[in-house]
Amino acid sequence: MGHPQESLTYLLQKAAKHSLAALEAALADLDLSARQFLFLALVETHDELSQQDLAAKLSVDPTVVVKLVDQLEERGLVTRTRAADDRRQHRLALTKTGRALLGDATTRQQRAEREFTRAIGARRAELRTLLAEALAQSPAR
Amino acid sequence: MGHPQESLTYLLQKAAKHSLAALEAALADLDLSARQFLFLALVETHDELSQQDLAAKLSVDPTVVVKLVDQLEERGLVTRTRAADDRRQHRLALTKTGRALLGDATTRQQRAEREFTRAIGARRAELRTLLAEALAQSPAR
DNA sequence: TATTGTTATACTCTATAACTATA
DNA sequence: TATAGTTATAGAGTATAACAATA
Repeated sequence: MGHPQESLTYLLQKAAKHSLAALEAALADLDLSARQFLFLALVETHDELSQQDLAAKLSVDPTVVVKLVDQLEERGLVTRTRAADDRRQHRLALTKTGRALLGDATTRQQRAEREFTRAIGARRAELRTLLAEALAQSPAR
Repeated sequence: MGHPQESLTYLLQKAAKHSLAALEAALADLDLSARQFLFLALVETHDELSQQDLAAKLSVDPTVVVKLVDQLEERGLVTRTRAADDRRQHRLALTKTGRALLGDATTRQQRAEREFTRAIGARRAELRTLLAEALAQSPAR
């Protein structure tokens, strides 16, 4: 280590920023922000979670999720339904349009990530693994 | 891949956020933000760069650097000097106090990063390498 | 009483444009 | 004319607190 500017925080910040910018660019044609895309993807595989659960999973404030869902619902990509077992909670689900758009977006995302990790080639899988493992120990994963 | 929520962008965003929070906490006693720390570290090893060069290196707006330097100069941690060869530019340098604080902060940072990467142990070096290599291909590193 | 989602508001961070001094 | 740094302002993103519905 030695040189603090090679710190993990520094590298992670920069990598996250550039990776986000690349994803934004890749999704621009679909009029979908990176955050909206990642949220759609989360909803697809976790339609059993409440909005607060999703907020915790994303490490963002619950009020952020409210606005995200507002946007996506207005575009007809997701639906809100009261949960049967606890009518305070909402259950989110993708519409047919939402699923189609997510599929299209996913293709673009994968292309953007391969490009972003071009320099490390196949070791991108190792990068994913290391990040996931490090995060798994953190609270509220 | 398959599951978009395992995308690199998603993992990098979360890892960056948590790593930043951990660093902020580790530096709180010193009344130093993570960004101030990373900037001090950058100045120490790059006192030949202009503020705009530093801004590019950090991938932030030049006006952000102005405010950062304002804060650090007011605390007596860095100095601004007009460059001899081009008097429009500033050259930044750490004061004795700045170097001492940076040393203290670096110790805390290293401890925080070891803790953050506890789950991956010695493979944290590999993580650093992968991030650095992926970033090296990006523009304006 | 506590919790989910919502709203309104305040706060922070960042970007934009205009200015100065140097080139 | 163009560039480095600065300033003031606007904009985006986020957090905080108060509220209604439900538990």
